[in-house]
Amino acid sequence: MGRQPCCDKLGVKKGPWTAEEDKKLVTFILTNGHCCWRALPKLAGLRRCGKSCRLRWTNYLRPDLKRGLLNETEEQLVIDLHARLGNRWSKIAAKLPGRTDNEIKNHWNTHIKKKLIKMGIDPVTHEPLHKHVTPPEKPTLVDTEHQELSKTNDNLIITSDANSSSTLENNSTDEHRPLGPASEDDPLMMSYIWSDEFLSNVSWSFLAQGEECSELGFSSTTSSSEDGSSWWLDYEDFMNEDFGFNCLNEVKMETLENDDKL
DNA sequence: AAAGCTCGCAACCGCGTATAT
DNA sequence: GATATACGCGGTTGCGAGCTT
Repeated sequence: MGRQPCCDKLGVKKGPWTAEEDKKLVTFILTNGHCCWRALPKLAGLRRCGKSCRLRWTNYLRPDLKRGLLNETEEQLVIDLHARLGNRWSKIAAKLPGRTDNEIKNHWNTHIKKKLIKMGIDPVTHEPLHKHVTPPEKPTLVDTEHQELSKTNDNLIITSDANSSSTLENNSTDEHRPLGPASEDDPLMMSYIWSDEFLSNVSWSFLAQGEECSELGFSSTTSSSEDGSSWWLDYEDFMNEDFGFNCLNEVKMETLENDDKL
């Protein structure tokens, strides 16, 4: 016989996650890690499929996620990597610390694709489109940039890995502090998750190994203070007691490993 | 002010691959 | 080795927010 089923479909909840569910998931993962997604929902007291939990964690709750739109450098990197890798979003995401494959995929489909088409570049092949494509009436700043880009080569410049990573670091400034859709599920909780207060509370000591906090897009300099969202304060305890710390390290290590593999 | 439209994002679905039995 | 299932990835969809008329 093979493995046991992922989840019994009966009684499994779907749709948007509530603040309560987020809380349960984060608390559980920080306490126990996420060795087995199948068993996680049951153990964490969630009526969700393990798959759904994994998605929610990797795309939204992971503490090392950046928030907000991709900046120009990141966007350019995505374009370069897409030219090389195609729609392998996870590989592309591995090159952009704090960004998820889903986020990059969405950004590609909603922003970059349109930009490239407007520039007369086929977003699939990265080759120039046919000449009948009408140029934009009023070239914008972005258009100008991209025209410059397409002038330099018809097939887009492939940035070297070394350059990519260095430019990324240089662009990880305060503008990438996690903005977060704080108001979406539970304004109180989400705003706290992404607040300086929370970020300092959780003792991001896993960054100490030569990592700059800014690389992940948040500040660790502010002091902690009291707050009603007491469960988040548990983060600190988890860290101190070396519980969830490992799983946070895993997240970072995964990023680095993927980086090496690519 | 309200109805309709567009856009962006979170989440789901299905498939391929890896892995446990 | 065969089989069944978990996991991860990419494509797609549905819904809410913002914009336009």
